[in-house]
Amino acid sequence: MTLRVYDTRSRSKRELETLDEGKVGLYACGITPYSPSHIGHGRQAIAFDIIVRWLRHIGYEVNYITNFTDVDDKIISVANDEGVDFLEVANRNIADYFEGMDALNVLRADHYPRVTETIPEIVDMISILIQKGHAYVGGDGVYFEIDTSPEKYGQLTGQSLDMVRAGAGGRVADTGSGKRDHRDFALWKSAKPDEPSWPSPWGEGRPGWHIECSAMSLKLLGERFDIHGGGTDLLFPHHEAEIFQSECCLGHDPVVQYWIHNGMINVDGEKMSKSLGNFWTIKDALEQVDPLVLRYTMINAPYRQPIDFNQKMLDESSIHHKRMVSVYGESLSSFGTTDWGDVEILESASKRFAAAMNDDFNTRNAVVEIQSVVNSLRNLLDNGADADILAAGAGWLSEFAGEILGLLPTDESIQEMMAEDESARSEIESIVEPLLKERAEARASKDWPRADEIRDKLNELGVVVEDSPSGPVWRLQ
RNA sequence: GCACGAGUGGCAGAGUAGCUAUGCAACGGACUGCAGAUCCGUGGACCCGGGUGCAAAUCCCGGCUUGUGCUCCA
Repeated sequence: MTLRVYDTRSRSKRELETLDEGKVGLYACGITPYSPSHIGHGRQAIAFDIIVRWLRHIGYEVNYITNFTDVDDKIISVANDEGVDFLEVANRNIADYFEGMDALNVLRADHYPRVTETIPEIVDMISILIQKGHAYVGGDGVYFEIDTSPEKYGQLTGQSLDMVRAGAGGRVADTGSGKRDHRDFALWKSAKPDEPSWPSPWGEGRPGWHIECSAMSLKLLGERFDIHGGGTDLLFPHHEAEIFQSECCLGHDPVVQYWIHNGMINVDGEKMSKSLGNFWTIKDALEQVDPLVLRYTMINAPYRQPIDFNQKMLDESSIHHKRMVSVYGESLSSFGTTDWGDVEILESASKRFAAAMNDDFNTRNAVVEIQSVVNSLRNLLDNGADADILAAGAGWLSEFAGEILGLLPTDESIQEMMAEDESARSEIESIVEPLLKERAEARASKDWPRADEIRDKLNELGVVVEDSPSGPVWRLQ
């Protein structure tokens, strides 16, 4: 079975053919750490985390890079407001990012390059661009000259030069005084007072926003690499700028074989963004919901679709996730020697799961398969299936819901949770049992008010009573 | 305005021509004193208008709606 991925540049799903057989070089644009991470960052990281996990699962060796833009206007502005060094701001927010990602069960990338650690490579790249005539030194920095390769314009967004010229309207005037054309973009910004800067052939300054990704991907993945990713909001101008820079610098195209873009998170139908002030930080979200439930919500839609974030969605995810975890936990205590491949429903579910993931990483469909296996196991658990099959089911979930989708807590923490439940249960048992007995007597004599009164009382203690054909069963809320 | 997407049942979301998505919700039944859980079952959709096909949610044209981009943004 072949893996097909949607490539933004060709606007089609294409079979993945890597430059080196069996290996994937993947670069995804990371964050600018000027404030705590929000759930949009979480979604992006989860999307690429799952892509990486799946690629590895089907046998690829993946080199996954995601960067930190650790020097930028906003970071400097926050630092100046606080009267601290810009790196203090960046480091603090990078730590926050890792904390959030760890909670969301995002595996670490292989490298996290930072702009401040890539200055020499950036300077080299700019020098080559100037030398090749694609860039020029303006009054306040170095700029890429769009007109030197107009054919590259609109590769990802389909916009033409004239359109952008027309659309930019009055906003052109206040950008980049040293530009020859408003569509040119900065490669190097000359130092201003109170700003960090580095020496360069064009004087003290710092890199423009776009050049870092070209330099970092070149440094870590080489002159051509397989996949470049990021949010759809980076399509223009950031990724188009990268195409200009990398391809003009290296003199060949394409540098990137596949462009992959994840959809945004919307809140109440509008894009979540800082300027609208409607964003949730990861911490905000985790105050309300379990991190793995948040992860579940994020992958319960294909990565390219926008997600409209709302409470109902979280509630539903929470129900589904809880059911999955408890079915897994209960199955875990079964011991058996049957491989899941020998159980028909598991075998066929795994095939459909793989087909879903191979179709542009369709996690939504993959989750459907998880749900159907969870339902089957629930059924078996309730009707006393043999341990062999349950154990095989637990193994299946561990592999597909756990290792690949990253949705399961560790076995240890599940067992811990179950043990806690058990001890809480035995603690309260001496109170519950006599009441249940009394209720049974009341029910036997058809004294329903009394029976309900006792049930209410148990509810107050956090005990849920359910009458089954074989008598009442109870559990803790 | 221009560019690129998207419009499928109450919700989320599959599905590039002929057959069923799936999950949740709803409804009916079984079981129940009631409730809950569970089991069995049911109904329900393809934005609008044209076109091409024996056949269209699926392809083509037009329209409408909506998202994103055109400015820092995952």
